[in-house]
Amino acid sequence: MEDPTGASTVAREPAMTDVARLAGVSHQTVSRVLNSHPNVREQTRLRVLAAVKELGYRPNRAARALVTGRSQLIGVIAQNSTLYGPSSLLAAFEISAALQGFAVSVHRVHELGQSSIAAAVERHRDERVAGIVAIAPTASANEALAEVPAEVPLVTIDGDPERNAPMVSVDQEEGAYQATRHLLEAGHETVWHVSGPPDWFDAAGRIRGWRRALHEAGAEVPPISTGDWTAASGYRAGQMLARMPEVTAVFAANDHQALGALRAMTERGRSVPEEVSIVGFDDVPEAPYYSPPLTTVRQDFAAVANATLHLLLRLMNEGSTGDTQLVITPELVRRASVQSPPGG
Amino acid sequence: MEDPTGASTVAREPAMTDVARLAGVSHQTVSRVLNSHPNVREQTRLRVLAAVKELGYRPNRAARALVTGRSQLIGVIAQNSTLYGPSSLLAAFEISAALQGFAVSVHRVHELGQSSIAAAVERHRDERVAGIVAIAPTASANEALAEVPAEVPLVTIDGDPERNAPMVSVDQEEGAYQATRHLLEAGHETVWHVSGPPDWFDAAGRIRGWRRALHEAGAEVPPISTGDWTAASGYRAGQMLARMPEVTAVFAANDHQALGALRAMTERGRSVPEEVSIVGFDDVPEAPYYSPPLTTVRQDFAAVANATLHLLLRLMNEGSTGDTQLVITPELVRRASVQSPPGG
DNA sequence: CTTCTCAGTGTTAGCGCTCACTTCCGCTGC
DNA sequence: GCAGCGGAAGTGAGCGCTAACACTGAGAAG
Repeated sequence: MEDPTGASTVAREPAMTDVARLAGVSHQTVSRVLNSHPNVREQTRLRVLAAVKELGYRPNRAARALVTGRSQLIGVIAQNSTLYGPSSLLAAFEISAALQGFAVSVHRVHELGQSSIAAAVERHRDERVAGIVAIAPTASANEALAEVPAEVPLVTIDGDPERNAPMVSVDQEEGAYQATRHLLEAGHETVWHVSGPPDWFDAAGRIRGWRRALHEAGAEVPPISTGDWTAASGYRAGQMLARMPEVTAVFAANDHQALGALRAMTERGRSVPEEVSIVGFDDVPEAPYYSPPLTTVRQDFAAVANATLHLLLRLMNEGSTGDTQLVITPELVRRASVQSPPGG
Repeated sequence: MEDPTGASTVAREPAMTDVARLAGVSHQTVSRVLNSHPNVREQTRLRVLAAVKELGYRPNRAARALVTGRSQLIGVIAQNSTLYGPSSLLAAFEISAALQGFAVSVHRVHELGQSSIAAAVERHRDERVAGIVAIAPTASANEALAEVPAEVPLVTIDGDPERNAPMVSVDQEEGAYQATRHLLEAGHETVWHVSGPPDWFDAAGRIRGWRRALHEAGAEVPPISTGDWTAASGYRAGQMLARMPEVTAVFAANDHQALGALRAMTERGRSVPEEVSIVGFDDVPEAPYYSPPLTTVRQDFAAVANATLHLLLRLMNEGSTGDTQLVITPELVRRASVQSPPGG
């Protein structure tokens, strides 16, 4: 087929100079318009924008990144899991970032070990991301994160509260405190805990909150059953707890563990909530439909994501010092899995 | 502080010319080494690699993308949800892509409408991604996807089987068929269905499979209860089904709906599996811990992700024609939620 | 001994942008 | 009247890389 325009037959994407030619200005003026610089006459601005539209021009990000040395890319490091918390957080963050015009590149790590985190950081730096967000709330990740050079803007979510680095966290301790208080106030003598993996900071925080509530109430602090966030681990813990008649209240460190514990209780004929009360953490969408509907603690992931993004942007722009630790408070959601103890 | 090297005080990232100088070659030779071109002497190659290592050199992707016109970025369009299927798929795809050296940029859309999908495609094209993957398994998304210019490599996951476009799907029909057969073989006269949203292709496929199994067995085809994938909708459907004594077997289009239905049955005193059998779809990690443990259908997301990536790569490299529809077969997982009907 | 070949390497020209600088011009102020 | 100013543009260089081409020298072919 002939080229009706008689021009070059190569279909090249329009570049800034093409826009400039069509608008009758220099490429520099086009650049000024697209970057909203001042000192462009309104009439000129409109002419340029019309030309942009007519040609279907898209600025070439690679060229811009090359000359400015900055990309509009944020790297996220997340664990390869479908754990409710991390994956909700990730989705929320992607939305926040898109709203601010940032693309998000995610690297999944299989385990949150030092070497894999370090490798993920390296890959992100190879991509020349403008900043990195680590959803890697474990002690093992912490070491690798601490070694990231200071010139890389990095925000950690739910990391080590002791580490004085830019971080956004949910107040796990407060959430666990509320959950435990709730059980104690229902009349239980004490509350047993099925914790998350010990090297997760949120698991540790939830243990602290649980313990604080027990201490405050002068209640005995029973031994902890340690889980790994899965329903399977909650089930195993539940099988133990179900055998002990003195167990009337259980606080599980997340909803899936609570579900497993629930299942174990049911299997051993200990009815929930009549004989045993259970509280979870997360408020997964299915929690209202467990048997019984689960009382739990809800975290506001969108708020965490937003706070993270804005902290990261500040870091990227100012290399900032100042207030770099933000805490979001969770909220207790009451359903049917808590009751007064039998004869309580 | 003085600069002990006496060189420039500006800490610039090393560029290819720096590596070249240190290795005593031209920058072009460095480029050849890094891109594994032939015709480089082994000795030279090693010298260059040593220099790369010594300087901690990272190739500048922006510069490379600028000159080649190709990025190493794949754009993914996904729904803003924590639905098990889509989010597992996404995670699996990110891993596959990383293994092949591709970064993944995700755009979440709030709803899978035509305009939002089109907007997401535009944003990805602005980013100049090398290809796009759409996890957008609804009819509404379909229209927008069909309008994407042919020069953009695009692979759809679980899209419209009728549309002759590059696509990877799970054989939903087969999975549903197996689930329904399983219930019929247990002795149930017929199987009721709680479907997914009608505009999802996987929901439609599962309906087809269910119907085919019933037809084959000469069973009556009862009316469908329509859900929206949530446990809440399964619960609502379950409340209806629980009132009907003739209902002894339910096939829910996903595990969360099955959970909701389970809950409704339990609440109305219809025990599962003694009075009513239930099968789900997805095999979420919690499914073994529902009460009772749920019989369901498992999809191999990693296989889907891999197939998608390789199809996309072929499209990107060859602009390929040929076989562009791939189907992955799911598998029935038997647990405790299915039994013979009372008196069956 | 010349010519050709070809592996191995260097040279040069951009890719499409932004930055720093320059130019132009109309307006103010003395 | 003219220097001075500042808004509104344009010009040229160069970011770091790859593609195309040019060059070199050693061995093969004549």
